[in-house]
Amino acid sequence: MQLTQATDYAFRAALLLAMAGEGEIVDAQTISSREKIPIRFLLKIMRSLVQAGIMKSHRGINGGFSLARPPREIALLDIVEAVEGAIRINRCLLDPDYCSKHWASHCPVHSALANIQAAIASEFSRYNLADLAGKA
Amino acid sequence: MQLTQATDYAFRAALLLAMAGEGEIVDAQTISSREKIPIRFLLKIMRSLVQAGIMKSHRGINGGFSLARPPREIALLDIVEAVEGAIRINRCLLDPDYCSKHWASHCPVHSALANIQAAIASEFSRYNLADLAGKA
DNA sequence: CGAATACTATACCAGGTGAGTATAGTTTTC
DNA sequence: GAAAACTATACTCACCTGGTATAGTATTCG
Repeated sequence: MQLTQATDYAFRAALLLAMAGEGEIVDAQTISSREKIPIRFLLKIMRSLVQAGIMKSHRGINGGFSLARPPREIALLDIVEAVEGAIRINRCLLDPDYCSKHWASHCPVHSALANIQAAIASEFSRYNLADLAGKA
Repeated sequence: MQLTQATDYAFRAALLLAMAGEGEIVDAQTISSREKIPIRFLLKIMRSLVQAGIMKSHRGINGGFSLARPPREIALLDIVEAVEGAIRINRCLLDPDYCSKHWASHCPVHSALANIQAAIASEFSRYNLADLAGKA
């Protein structure tokens, strides 16, 4: 029941970009030192965020990263999903191979978990970068 | 962001006991075969539940396990916490040693995560064994 | 052009955790 | 006192997490 370290780093990097201002470009070295994130690991994480369309990368001198959308339109859920993939509280929920009961007789535990999972995702979607940046 | 397999097994074992009726004793072998849980692993999981005061164990012939409280008073949250320990979405949240920023300047990401964590715990506490057993 | 800067891509590695097993012991009942 | 059933500790093995290394690509500036 934990987020990975990578996700935590991603939150902080995204927030830093949001604070810098929309469209503002900040290079990895700066993010790394300001947020105390190992730079190579940060670069790897940033690639997921770029591929997910949350951030844009700019190469070459004066390059770096910027948010691809206004901070208000980037929720924590988007970041979690970009880094970790879709939230699934229990592998059984979407992958019957992992269920030792193989979905026999519509297990009531699993329908409760499906509800909880949806509630959790919804909770993560309630927070966006603009709110966190204190520019509500 | 996942529960462990052990927790899933614990849910199902607890539900089986709830369905069997309050105070009813069911032995590990029966739970194991009915829920398709490896018996030695099940026994290990049951110990956490017993120690957490959720279940009672009975040794000797005709021994087994029973719920220690009425099903309605056992929430999924109790089971999660018994098996995995308290829910903490991010190790940083309670253990500053793991935070690369060491709580510098009251990070807004972490206060949001604290809220989300509380919401998740509350979500797990909304479901109890009586509801799941369909004896609402 | 070409050198410097900064991101991209793949691969690799060590340590920790998850899932499960093994062995030996204790309690209870018949 | 033997059998049933839980307890306790330790162990194993594969996968995942967190992070590093190496090599490559794009962009800008002089």
